[in-house]
Amino acid sequence: MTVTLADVAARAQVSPATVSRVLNGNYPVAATTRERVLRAVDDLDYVLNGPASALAAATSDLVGILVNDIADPFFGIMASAIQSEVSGPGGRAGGERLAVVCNTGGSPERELTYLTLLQRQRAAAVVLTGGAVENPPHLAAVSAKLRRLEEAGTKVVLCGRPPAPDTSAIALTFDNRGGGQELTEHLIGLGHRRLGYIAGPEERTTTRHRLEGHRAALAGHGIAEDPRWTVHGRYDRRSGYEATLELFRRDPSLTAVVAANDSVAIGACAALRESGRRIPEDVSVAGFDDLPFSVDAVPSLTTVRLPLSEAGARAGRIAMGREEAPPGGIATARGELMVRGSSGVPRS
Amino acid sequence: MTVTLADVAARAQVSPATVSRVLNGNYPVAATTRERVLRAVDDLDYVLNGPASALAAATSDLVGILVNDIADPFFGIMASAIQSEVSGPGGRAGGERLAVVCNTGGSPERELTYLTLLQRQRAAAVVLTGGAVENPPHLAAVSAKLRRLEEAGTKVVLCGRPPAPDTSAIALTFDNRGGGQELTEHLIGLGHRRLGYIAGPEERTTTRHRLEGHRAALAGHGIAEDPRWTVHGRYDRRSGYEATLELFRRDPSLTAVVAANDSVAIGACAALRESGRRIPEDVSVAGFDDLPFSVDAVPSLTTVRLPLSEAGARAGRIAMGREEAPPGGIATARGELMVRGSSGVPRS
DNA sequence: CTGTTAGCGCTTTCAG
DNA sequence: CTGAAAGCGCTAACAG
Repeated sequence: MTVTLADVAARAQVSPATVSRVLNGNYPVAATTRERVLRAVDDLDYVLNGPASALAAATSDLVGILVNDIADPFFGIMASAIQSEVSGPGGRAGGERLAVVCNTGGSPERELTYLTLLQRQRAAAVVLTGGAVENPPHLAAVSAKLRRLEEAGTKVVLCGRPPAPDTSAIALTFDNRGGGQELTEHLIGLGHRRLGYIAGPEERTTTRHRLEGHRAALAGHGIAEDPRWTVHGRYDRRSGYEATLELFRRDPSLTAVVAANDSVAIGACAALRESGRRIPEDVSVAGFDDLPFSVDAVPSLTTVRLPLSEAGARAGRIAMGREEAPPGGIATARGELMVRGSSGVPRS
Repeated sequence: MTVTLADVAARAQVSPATVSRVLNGNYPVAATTRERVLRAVDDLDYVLNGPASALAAATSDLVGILVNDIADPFFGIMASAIQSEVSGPGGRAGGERLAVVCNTGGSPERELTYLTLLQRQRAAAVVLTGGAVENPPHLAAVSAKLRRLEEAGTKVVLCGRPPAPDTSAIALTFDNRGGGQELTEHLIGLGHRRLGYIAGPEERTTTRHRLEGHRAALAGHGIAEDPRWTVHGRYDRRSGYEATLELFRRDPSLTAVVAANDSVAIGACAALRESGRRIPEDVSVAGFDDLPFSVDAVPSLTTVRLPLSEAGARAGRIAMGREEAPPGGIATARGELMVRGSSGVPRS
């Protein structure tokens, strides 16, 4: 029914082994033979059987990319960059790798499930993106899984995610702590002393680091923190909207709101506007990530730009062995403070 | 080295076949035996070899989702919905399917490449999302490829994409034409007579249908079209920004701008603001899709809401055979006009 | 309900 | 440079 390597061999009048060799291009084959085989492949419209090939060779051309939320451009941008490096410079389907993105939805169980599925497929590489869940048992489970993947020859790269203990996974992280600190310092420099903070989900490394940066800035300027000023939520606009309402219910005198990321900040802006507060005259707002829509918000959003594309591209290259790992297996990229219209001097 | 099914069988004191049966759960096995096997699996930390399994069974548990732009929430939202249906109701890793999203970047070649890669993997199903490129040779190539996939037992579903000729692929489409028409009629009803249109890339079905709807509305109200009023671009904000500048350079008297989608509309808003035009007092703006950020724009965006999540979920279920295909293999979902702050009565 | 027996389609030594 | 042969690890009849 379906055409196999043997069919191609028969038509090209060579042995199956030879066909395999020209297809994989990893072995010397006479030019005329190669050509004959290639023509047979075309004539028969032959497509390699991936599973059979993977079974025999004990590796596959699958590369998995795990993201927490595929509907969030933060991950989309990284995934896109990773994928384009992995898939190589275009070219014929022969040399391609199947870069696939898996959406964990931020769930530890699904993360583990996907890792198992990829392990099952004998994936060539796996790239995990974004913040990790900090729950100790889960962390241990992930590390164990990664170790097993590595033992099986799968290359593991972490992108925008802290290193995994006891593995040799390469980690490309973002300096969320430093970025958070710089952002809050900017606000403090403007004169703000009463700052609300909308944090991401608890037990997320990204959440913790950004919050730590914020607190470091506060502490560095002798500003005592009021526990009412911090609220946890999800990384979406809805969460920002609700958290902002809550923040001002608790303390109407806040002059600034720092959000866990840009989506949250956008939600915060909506809530402020609806409650009749002007931005930045009454309240300043700051986000994080500098996603594409942030510059178009009105007023445009003060935020911290993260090199999402660059990090993704690098992670992709490392995963493919086309770039050397950074010294120590870990590299940290700094964010860049983008001061825009949403932050200003507080009303006096 | 790596533990195989035979190892598990030995430890559980059963035959390999029995182990396979409990793992696949598609065959009666005595409860006590099953338990013994499961324990052995745990003890040995056994992970099924996907390729071997796929080879023997002649199918895999891979499900491919093709998107034009993974960094665009339009696709992210659909992909997320598809993926959650495909991955089933959580549960143990045993029954899972590996739903993976492949980013074509809108390139016909990459689309074909991914299809081949998926064919190679003997994917269980493939879902293609979003508008198709209308170039005839490419269309034919895609159809041929889809036919081949179907012959090999891969279920093909189209989501937000017109039917593929000569295939039995199920198509869940959006009524882009109707939505576009309704949107422009809304503007006309408000009193607009000079409307600029920022279309998506040429040769894209989505682009063509939305534009046709726009033109139908114009024609239906006896408004003659000026060729200067239409500009083509990409589906991103940058494109909307530039196109808007171009539109007003050509005809400064326009009172409304209709954009190919929300991202484009946001870019249009930015351009209008920077050129000193107020929205909607001076110029009304309308988008398409109703992505999450659209309601937060200032003013909030008048647009057409598409049931992205619902369509994705349905496509996922159909792909998994958990829902019957619509009669005739094709179903069309209507968009819903969302009238918001960015559209108003034109200045007189 | 369970074991035996053949392959699935490809890669890879090992000889020519 | 090319062919022959031996599996890779699992599933699926087919008998018990």
